[in-house]
Amino acid sequence: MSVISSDVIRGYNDTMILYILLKEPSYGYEISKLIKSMSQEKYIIKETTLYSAFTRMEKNGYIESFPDEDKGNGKKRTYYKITEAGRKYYFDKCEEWKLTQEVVEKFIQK
Amino acid sequence: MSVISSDVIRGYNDTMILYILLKEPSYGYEISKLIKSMSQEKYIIKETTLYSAFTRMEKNGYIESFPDEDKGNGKKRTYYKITEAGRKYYFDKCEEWKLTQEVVEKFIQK
DNA sequence: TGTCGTACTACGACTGTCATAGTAAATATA
DNA sequence: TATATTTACTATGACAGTCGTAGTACGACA
Repeated sequence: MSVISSDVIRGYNDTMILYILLKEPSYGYEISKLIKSMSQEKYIIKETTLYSAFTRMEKNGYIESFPDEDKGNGKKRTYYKITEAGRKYYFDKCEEWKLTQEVVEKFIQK
Repeated sequence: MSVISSDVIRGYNDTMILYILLKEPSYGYEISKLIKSMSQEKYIIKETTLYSAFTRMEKNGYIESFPDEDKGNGKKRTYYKITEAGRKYYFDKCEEWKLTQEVVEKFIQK
């Protein structure tokens, strides 16, 4: 049986980002807007948190960056797409979340 | 409307500990056993995490320590009891947890 | 006598998050 | 046309909860 680590509960920003990338590649600003709207304004990811998540996840092989192609006008976005490893990581995190939630629930009063 | 911080999601060890202290005062070893059994062995708090939580929470005024009285045999336990501020903190954390859960859920696939 | 369980303390590393600050092009507003 | 705002990032370093490692010491049990 799997056991939870406490630090496990950290790093769910990665999960949110990956969820968005599951559908299609995207870039920083768009992702931050999506997280905001999807959470009904209840969660606004910090820019530094977001961009450092990109760096970390690319290093870990969960995402891959590529430049914005269609325009040569100078406005440069960096797009990210999820990798196979990233997909696996995401689904593992989903499982972990369910377990975590189950446990924490037992210590929460309604 | 309240907004979640990411780091918010950390520190639920404190919540678990306080939940136990809500009922009656207790001490490190007992609390760790309780967390283990209450979570059906799914979560085992690390000793260092537990004791540093005590230090931190006492400093913050959420708990108060007192020595084990009833025995003069040398086996010394440090008991902790929750304070009024700790009780408030606990219930605030419960609210925060519900909000957090709600948000993260939207990014989790079943 | 030695091992196991109980009940801690000390110390420092790790790492995701965050605050602060700055750059620069694109778009909207006056 | 001038200015403000939005878009789209990068850099740097601090913060703090968690964790790994190690050590102390008493009691019970075999």
